[in-house]
Amino acid sequence: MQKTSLPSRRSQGERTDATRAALIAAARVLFERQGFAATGTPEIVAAAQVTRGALYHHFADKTALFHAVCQQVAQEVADEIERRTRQSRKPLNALVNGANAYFAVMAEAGRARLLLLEAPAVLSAEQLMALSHIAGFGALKEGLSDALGEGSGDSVPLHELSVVLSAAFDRAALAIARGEAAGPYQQAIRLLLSRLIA
Amino acid sequence: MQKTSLPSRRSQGERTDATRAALIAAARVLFERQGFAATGTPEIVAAAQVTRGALYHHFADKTALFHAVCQQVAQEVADEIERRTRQSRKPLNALVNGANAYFAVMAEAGRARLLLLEAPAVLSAEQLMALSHIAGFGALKEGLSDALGEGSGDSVPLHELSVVLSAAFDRAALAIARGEAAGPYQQAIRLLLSRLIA
DNA sequence: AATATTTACATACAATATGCATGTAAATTC
DNA sequence: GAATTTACATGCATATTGTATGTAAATATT
Repeated sequence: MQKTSLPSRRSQGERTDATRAALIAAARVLFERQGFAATGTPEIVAAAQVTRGALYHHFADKTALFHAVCQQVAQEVADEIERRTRQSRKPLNALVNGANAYFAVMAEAGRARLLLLEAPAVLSAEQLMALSHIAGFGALKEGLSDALGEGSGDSVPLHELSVVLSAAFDRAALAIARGEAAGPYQQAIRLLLSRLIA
Repeated sequence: MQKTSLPSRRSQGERTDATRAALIAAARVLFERQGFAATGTPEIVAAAQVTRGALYHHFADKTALFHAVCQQVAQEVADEIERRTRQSRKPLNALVNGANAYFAVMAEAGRARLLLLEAPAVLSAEQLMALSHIAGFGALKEGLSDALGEGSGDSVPLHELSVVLSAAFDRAALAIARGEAAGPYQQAIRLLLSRLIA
């Protein structure tokens, strides 16, 4: 309710949010299309209609911006998977459906490239682990635990099995995102999971 | 047997081989240690005791040199695996032993980083496929085919299954190379393979 | 054998990109 | 209302990539 100055109306918080959002949105498109290395900060700020000064004010460096983009995309992926896979009674089905949802969601735009090709090379191992934890790794681990039954106890290295399986999912997602037929990969994953659980 | 000039003795072929080898050797160490992006061509040529002119005479660009390095490393990996896994009667054992050999071989120096983290981001999909074909993908596919029996026929998407499994191997190899305990991953892979084949 | 041509570089240069340092106006705080 | 912090804008110093140009040695040609 302040009637002070006309030229400026927005609070600092609003400005910050707007600029950061513009930068992340612009960078996302470019990173998805061209990759991290091939996208320069001048190009990003031009697309975001901001200056490089703003970029380096809000982000420590180019990789920090990249990280922010990855977090946003990973969150989207997680949300869409969650929405697509609410039901599913039997644990095997839950896993298979989750995998297929993952494939579908990752196939859009440059998500696969961003999260599965670029991010591992650009980000640290910790940052990557945090990302995959956002985007469904936790769910996979739980699903596996349910499916294998607590009976397996310690005889099964649950964590490592989850890691290794999520890598398998990732490669399938990447192949599908690149245009290969989804069917055979879905079959392969289903086979792998069903044999593992049976 | 020519007695012509003293200052120059080496043939062009010898010169070429020597410089290329020096460049690849120097670049390899640096790429393994620091990654592709963090290694500049000035640093490489300094280590190789050559000039940038020589580099750009023999390689189209920095990524071409990187590709050459990857091919060399992939070949080494393949050779070492082959040496470590000559016997092995039963198909399941062949697969498991192959996987363990792969883990051991990839754990050295920066091989995992180079081939599993950097290469996918830097090289094209085709180049990558060729690399993994060098470094054991073919063997995996054959091993799987043997183990599953020809009986499975077309009901099993052999190629896709191999792709997806090799991704699982890769992630395990990466984790082990990073210092995680090998045991649980070996267990996980063994479990996955044994259930799949049984 | 003398000459023409290609090869294997060395050097210099042009184009960019990154991150930081400095400056400023608006928003907050005191 | 003054002091201070915030959110930028601008310019700069440095480094890197790929290319263009020049040259001496090796090889091919006649």
